[in-house]
Amino acid sequence: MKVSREQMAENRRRILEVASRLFRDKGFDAVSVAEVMKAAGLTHGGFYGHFASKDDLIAQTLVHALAVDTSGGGGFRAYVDAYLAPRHRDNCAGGCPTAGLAAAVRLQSPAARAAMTEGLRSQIDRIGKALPELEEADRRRAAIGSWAAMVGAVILSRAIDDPALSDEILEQTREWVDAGLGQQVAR
Amino acid sequence: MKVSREQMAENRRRILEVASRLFRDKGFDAVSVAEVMKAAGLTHGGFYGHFASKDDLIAQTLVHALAVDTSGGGGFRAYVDAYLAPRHRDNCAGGCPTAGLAAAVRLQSPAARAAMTEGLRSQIDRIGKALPELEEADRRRAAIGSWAAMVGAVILSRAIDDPALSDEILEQTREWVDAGLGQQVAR
DNA sequence: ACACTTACATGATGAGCATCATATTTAATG
DNA sequence: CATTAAATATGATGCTCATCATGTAAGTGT
Repeated sequence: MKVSREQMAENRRRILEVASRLFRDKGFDAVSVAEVMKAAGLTHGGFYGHFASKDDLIAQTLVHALAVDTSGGGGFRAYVDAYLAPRHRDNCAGGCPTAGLAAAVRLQSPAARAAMTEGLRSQIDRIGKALPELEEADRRRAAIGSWAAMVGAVILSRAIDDPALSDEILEQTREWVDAGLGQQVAR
Repeated sequence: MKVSREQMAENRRRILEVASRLFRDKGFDAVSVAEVMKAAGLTHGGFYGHFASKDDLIAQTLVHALAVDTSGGGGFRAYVDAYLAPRHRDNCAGGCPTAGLAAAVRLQSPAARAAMTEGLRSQIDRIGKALPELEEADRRRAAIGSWAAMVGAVILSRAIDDPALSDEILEQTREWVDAGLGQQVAR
């Protein structure tokens, strides 16, 4: 049952989209190729017409997921507020792919790590550009330091089972990042 | 082939020790029960005499690994320096279990998450106590914020394949954390 | 010493999964 | 409209692994 060129491209896009959500939700290992295809409305057999292997799917999914700029347009502080919020912590499937997948990428193929590298580079640049009020050197340090804190805080808040401590980690990290930026930037 | 009481306790300790290293190195999923037992100098059959399941092993390993205070005695800044160093980044098997395993704990059993919760609570308390020069409220915020940044930076630095960017993430986060503490604490 | 318990070894078992082989159907092409 | 090539479906295949069943020999208490 052949489908049109555009239908196939659309199918591929849907596979990547669905894989991205499933991987963020359940991790690379716990998601089978068949599950991805089923969620995309297809059967497992056609998978190898789109991708060379599951590793290939993982790498392509990272390229796809990390290409999106999630920061919205509200300025960096608004982004930090939304990022370090219970709503984001509780939304793994729809949340930041870096927070959801970075730790697992260490164990993946070279292509996956390369995709993560480029994604991280862009993100640091984006954050730097969102802090125009800082000096060049301070800007890069603030971008990297606050991004590390944000990703770390979401990972930690998701790893534990005490909602109060989990909330506190998000909130205190939010204030800590704010203070770090506020050293040189007035609110 | 029965062994002595102490030999059995010693075997159990070695299993946990070896499992801790293997899990940090390769992740929970990529390490089989048989591999852990072999690395401990035993065969896979005896495993269920020590643990109820692989999930149980994972939970017990977390309790074991997170009970150790790795901070040494050199003060918090020395700890930060050693933590955010290429040497630590490159030593997953022997490195911080939080940086190595926290993200994966999200997908594990309730017992594993409970172990992570207690481990994180203790670590935050330890860091807070290592910052006696701060006010009570600042101390907790600094402990949580800097710990999130440290864990996040090591995770990110390990996920990417560009050594220069990886080093830079560690170094800039080190300076960012330092500056955040330095706001109120003289060096 | 002796019986008995038990920690570990050896050897299944069955499930899940990535990948492949082949069939089917229909878009693309002229 | 007929032919071809491609996209997907159906149905293996073989491997890895967690877990269990059973055997064996060395501690342990009397």
